[in-house]
Amino acid sequence: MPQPHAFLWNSIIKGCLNNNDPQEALFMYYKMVVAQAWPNEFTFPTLFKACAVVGAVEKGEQLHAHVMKLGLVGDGHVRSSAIRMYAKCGRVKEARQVLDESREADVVCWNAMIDGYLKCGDVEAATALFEAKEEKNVGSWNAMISGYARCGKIELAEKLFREMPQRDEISWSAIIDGYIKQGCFKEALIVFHEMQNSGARLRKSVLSSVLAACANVGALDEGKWIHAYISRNSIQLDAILGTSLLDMYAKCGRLDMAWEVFENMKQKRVFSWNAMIGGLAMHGRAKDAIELFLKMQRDENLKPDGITFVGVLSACAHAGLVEQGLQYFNSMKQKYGVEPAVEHYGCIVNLLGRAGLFAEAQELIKSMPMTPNAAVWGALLGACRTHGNVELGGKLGKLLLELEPQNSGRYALLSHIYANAGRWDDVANVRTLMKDRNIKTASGRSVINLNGVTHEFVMGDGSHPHMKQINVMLEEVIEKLRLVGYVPNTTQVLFDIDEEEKETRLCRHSEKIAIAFGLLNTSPGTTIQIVKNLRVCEDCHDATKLISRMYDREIIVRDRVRYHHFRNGSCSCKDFCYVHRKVWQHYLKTNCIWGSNLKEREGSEGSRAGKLKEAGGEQLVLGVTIEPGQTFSTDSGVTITISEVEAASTPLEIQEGSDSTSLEPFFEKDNGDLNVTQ
DNA sequence: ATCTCCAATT
Repeated sequence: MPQPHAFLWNSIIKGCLNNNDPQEALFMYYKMVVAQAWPNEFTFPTLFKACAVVGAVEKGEQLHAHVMKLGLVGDGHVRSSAIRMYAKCGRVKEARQVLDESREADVVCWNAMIDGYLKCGDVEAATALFEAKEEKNVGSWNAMISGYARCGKIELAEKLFREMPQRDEISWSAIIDGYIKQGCFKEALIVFHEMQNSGARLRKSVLSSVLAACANVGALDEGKWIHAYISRNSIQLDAILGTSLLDMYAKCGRLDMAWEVFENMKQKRVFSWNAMIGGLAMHGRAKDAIELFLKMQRDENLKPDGITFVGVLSACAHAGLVEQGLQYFNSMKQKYGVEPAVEHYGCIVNLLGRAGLFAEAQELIKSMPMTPNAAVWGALLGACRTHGNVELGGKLGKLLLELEPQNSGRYALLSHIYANAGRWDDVANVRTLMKDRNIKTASGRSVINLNGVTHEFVMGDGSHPHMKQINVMLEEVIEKLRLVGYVPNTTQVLFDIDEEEKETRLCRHSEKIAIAFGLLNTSPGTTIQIVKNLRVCEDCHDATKLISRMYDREIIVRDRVRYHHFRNGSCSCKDFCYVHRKVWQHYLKTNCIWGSNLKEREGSEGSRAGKLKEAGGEQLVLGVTIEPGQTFSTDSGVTITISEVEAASTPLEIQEGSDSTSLEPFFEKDNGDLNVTQ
């Protein structure tokens, strides 16, 4: 058009923003000025919004100057959007100046300012403003509720939510999402039910929030209900809602459904691919994750971002693909122009650590351009536990207990390392430190959903109404397992108590109780699904493998980091988390002894690694010898060399087993339901 | 005919 009017410019600017291209929107304004069209009060709100999205304060300031020159400072829309722009860029002072610029300011401007204070963490200023202003609308309350929740003041948010004169959809959304952001998923779901009863319409935004809550607690039934609600009401699956949905399915163990949603999504954005890649990674399907990562570039011409690489690298870490992981890590910057951030380094440290490559991991940490955070050191500490590296573990533990004195998980990990090495004095020291600092250990909790009801079991807590029955069942299960040679693996018990007592404690682990409960209350052959807050201990992992075969059940356990699919005696994680064990299993398998069936009677002190050392060169029962220098390769590709064998001391007694555990990779032959390459 | 505050995903 020869002379487009302001209206048309405004429309095209808005169009750019709606298509997720704020930079282009701002560039359009430049063209508009060059074309000598006069911007009006409709032009600036959109532009300020664009600046707020990309954090372009300087451009925002220039626009602000134009607003003043054009005499548009008095317009409410212009001012509120300018306030938001400044506040979102962290410039509260300037935001406040805009508010005070003229005597009269409408409610929307005040709300923007309240929200601005809260976004910058200034709870006092926001509260003062909220209380000083007599004229309030729903938006004022909503801004306070979401802001309080964001700043961790969830009780205050709840109080306002209960007291406010009237609520709209945003009020419900704000409180529900507030709970979720604070990790209170149960409360979020309760309020969501209340919202449904109130007759409020369920919009996309609240549905995505609730799906996130479902994903976190593993509430598959609730998530399915929302999926059905979406279909029933013909709600369009946009990129955000679709991503929330597929993420929920992936995190609730239903990769098949996640994939179906993903494939049928009309609009996919980078974060949708990220969610699917991350889901595959979590389930240990590294090959599929990598295939999808290539597909997004090949078919959609999408550029992977930092989060995509978190997915790809963690997929490699879960599957032990050391070389590929390193290769993708190196290509990030070179090929994709994505600067590795601290979390990417964390992934690689995890990857190297699990493979036992301590020198390489430490070398990498040294080369980091940023200060390594607790997560990076934590990844290395985890590796020390897996490989029984007490020396480094002790040093790192000390560092981490200073860096994150409130993180109970670190104390637990360090105790494990010491306990495995039989250093009970050090275990006691860690315990004392926890006591002094008033740190509570997180108890193991497992959740199982039956017919829409959530049952939670906490370690050592017998408060479930059917506890007696469950205990009987659990004893029966353990007895059956013992008949095929199961022996409790007490190496991860953190107390220096006698073996029998250790075994009793293992039987109180929440996942065992939840599985027994599941066996009692579901029909034969159905899948049992459990969500656990911590990692699964080695003994529970072994026991569950056996249960899956003995009872012919598929058992899916989600732990704090990943999924375990147990079927017919093996697990989809290929025992990667338990390298020690793996060495033994592999070793024993090659020598015709069943791995889960070993029992050490002599030299009960020390870890399996320690025993491996002790046993070096000695004749074992059944006539097998471990030679120093001998290497073992695990199924997950880790090579372990018995080069550190120090002394030949106590011989180990190993009972012969009646059967053999299948060590076949779980998914490689069972890959039909998810054909990424097609 | 257009524009503002408060709510969503990896």
